[in-house]
Amino acid sequence: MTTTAGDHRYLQVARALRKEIVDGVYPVGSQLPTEHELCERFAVSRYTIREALRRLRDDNLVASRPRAGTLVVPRPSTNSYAQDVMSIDDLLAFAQGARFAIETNAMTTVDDALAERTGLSPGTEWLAASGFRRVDDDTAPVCRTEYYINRNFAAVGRLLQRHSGPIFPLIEDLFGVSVSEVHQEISAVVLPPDLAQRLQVQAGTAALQMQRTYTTSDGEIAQVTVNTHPSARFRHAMTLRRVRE
Amino acid sequence: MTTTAGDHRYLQVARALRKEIVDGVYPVGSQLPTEHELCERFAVSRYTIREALRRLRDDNLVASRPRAGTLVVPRPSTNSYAQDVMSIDDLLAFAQGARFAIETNAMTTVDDALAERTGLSPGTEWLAASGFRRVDDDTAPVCRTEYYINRNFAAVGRLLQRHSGPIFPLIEDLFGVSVSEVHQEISAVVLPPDLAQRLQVQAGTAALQMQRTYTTSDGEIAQVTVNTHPSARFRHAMTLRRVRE
DNA sequence: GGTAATTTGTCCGTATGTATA
DNA sequence: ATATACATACGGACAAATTAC
Repeated sequence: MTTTAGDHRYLQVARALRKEIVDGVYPVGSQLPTEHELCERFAVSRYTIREALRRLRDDNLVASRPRAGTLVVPRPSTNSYAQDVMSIDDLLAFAQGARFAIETNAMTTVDDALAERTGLSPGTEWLAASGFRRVDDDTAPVCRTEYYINRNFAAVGRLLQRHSGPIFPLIEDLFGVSVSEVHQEISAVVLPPDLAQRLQVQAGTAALQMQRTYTTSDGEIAQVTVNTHPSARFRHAMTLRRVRE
Repeated sequence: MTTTAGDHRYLQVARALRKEIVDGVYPVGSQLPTEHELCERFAVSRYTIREALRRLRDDNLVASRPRAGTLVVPRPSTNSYAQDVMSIDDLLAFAQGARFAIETNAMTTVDDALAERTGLSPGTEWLAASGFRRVDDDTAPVCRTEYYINRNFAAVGRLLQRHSGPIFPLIEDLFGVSVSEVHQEISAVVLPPDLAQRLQVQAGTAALQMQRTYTTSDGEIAQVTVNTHPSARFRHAMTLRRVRE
């Protein structure tokens, strides 16, 4: 008698919906029936429906928004046939060798100028640390680095001096959160005189400014980092490779 | 707003448990209290506890087994579990809207200066096309673009005028090759006076220079592109997301 | 070795919150 | 402003499996 019954109801529902989505019953962009309607159709509780939909969301088949319903999202295989193999660690590799000398390290309130630069909300408090990164103590700095760290994780501030690599693993280890997303923006700037002097380059030199925002799985911003590299000493390189599915 | 302390019980519970785990209240290998005990302790329903534990599981902090309870697992310590989901299309998205006006289009022999800039072998011949890209015919250009196309694929040169998007799909379609790898290097430059004038910005302005090399599955370089964007009009953004395996 | 207790996983019904069309 | 639909939250129940007796 258990022949028809596979596993667990919510898996059966998930399978059924998945099949209908790939069969085109619910084409990309269309709305799935509401959870209530699905409850009636499958004669199960809302818990079961939601558990099934959670599986479909985990597979990036659908996306749900309050009031907007649950809609079928385009399959990632159509036009975005490229995926890259760069890891977050590659992204940070450049920082490995250099030593970070802290100059400032204090709680700061985000003003409008900083908010504009970093995207942080004005008025919020962050641990701000800044300094210069160099490979040798005697050579010119590689870059100027600014950290803005979520106050909840400000305890890492004490470790910054001794630490040399990227610091978000520190936050992960100390607080048990995991960074699920890193957003990076790269822009070109002309160095102002004071900063040029500190970086030991001529005023008017171009610099690459790389800003990274680290977001935890809770959707909370853990850290924002701004690196300013004189153009002569830095070039950002990455390689995308197509992978078969 | 969005004060981290606030909303959603299951997030509060998750944070509390996370803290106790990293503080060593529940060391690695130990058992967490049962869900029922946690319900009593936090005075919440089992739904809330389970939702909190789900978060901890998603972060690989704990593992639950039926009947065995929930136990604290060692952190995956290795820093290699990060992969990104950016596609080549994302990389090229910016080029979609803009129109490309060709100024030069001719076979060229790579001299030492060009070899230095692009990595191409001196003495080899490439179809060189350059021009300016603008969204509107009347507005200032978005960037200056230089193409260097493998002579084997030089036939695409005739299509460049009419074509607006990225051109490597053109090469793929016409010649049946497939681009398997894209290498990108980003650097900052100060615009020389002549180029600044053509881009309608002040001399001495910073610009982002993005150079991409497209390699086919044969290991042959199909195309090299150099885009020069005045800093005010361009910012390179990308997002890395960790994907579960 | 069989049995009972325990604990997670699944499932139900219901109620309230919240964001959106 | 109102209705809608997902998100969160509560309480209760049984199943299956593992541990302890």
